Amino acid sequence: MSRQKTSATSEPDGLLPHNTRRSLPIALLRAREAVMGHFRPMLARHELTEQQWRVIRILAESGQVDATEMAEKAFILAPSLTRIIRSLEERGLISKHKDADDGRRVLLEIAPAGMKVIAEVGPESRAIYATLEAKFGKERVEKLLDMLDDLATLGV
Amino acid sequence: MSRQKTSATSEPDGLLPHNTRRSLPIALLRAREAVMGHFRPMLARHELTEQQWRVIRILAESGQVDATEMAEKAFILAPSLTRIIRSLEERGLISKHKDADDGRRVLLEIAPAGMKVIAEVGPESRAIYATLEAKFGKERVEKLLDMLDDLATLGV
DNA sequence: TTTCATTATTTAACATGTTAATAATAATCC
DNA sequence: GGATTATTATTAACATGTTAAATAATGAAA
Repeated sequence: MSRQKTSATSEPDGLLPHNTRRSLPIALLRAREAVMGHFRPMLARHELTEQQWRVIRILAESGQVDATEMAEKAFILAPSLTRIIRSLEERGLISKHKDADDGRRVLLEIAPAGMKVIAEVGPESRAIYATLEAKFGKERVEKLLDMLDDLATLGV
Repeated sequence: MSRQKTSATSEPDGLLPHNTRRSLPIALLRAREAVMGHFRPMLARHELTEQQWRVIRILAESGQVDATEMAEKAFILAPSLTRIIRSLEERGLISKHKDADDGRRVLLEIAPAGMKVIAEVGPESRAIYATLEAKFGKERVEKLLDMLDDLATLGV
């Protein structure tokens, strides 16, 4: 009956996890990798990681932002963010200072060198995204974004 | 005009990257995180990372598999896989030996202790997935998987 | 105002992601 | 058959992911 299994096994199906190729976690991972594969080489030419670019970009979008807010927007865990901030500050792309009203908070701001990066990388990034969107279809991208958002907020 | 911007900026929109909240890379990341958030605590109770579980699972699905094939199926880069294999072998969950026909290749096989893990974790994993699928809708999961696969194979 | 709980960030420790380089074996070419 | 090239896996070096614990500052309660 032309079963589509990838390979034979000696175990009955009932004892096995469902097929790995049709599982959401791996499918999401693959899709994300495919998308980032288009951006990464360009970012690498500018000596930026994906996460560093997200941080700079959000500072350009939102102005001054504290670390907690940044962690939420960029979807980066606090310990990673600490390291990324240190690195970006050492490179002079962002500036960091304590909040005067709340000594626990760290406020982040983009530096002139960071704005220069935005000016250089931004157009390239948008061009890549536009190409991707055109290939996949703008409405399908919208539909996909909606579904992904639903999935992400299932429990909320 | 009720602009929906998250916060004010002094820069004109044209110079900014498009809004971070509606970008595929972050949306895929968020969705994946939300999904894995359901599995990770359970896997942690069995002292397994997500990646280790994928490797064991694929060996249970596919029997003997070489490292290259495993890297493709589990979507894990070779250097990570090397470390994961070492760890799983030290824990006795898998066995590893050189291919007699091709001395470069490493063949992987699940060990009895690994089968025990499959028997313990498999049902829990399937239960979590089933709940997720029920919440999100089986057809929508299928549609999402199709779209993700399309996205992942855009350039192919 | 001293104490206690809470919140924001950092550090620690380990696992994985990422790219480049290396070592070992196979395959190809002359 | 010997040099060259390609393939497979590992190692190296650095960045990020992940959880837990430590620090530091704030806010609330006693």
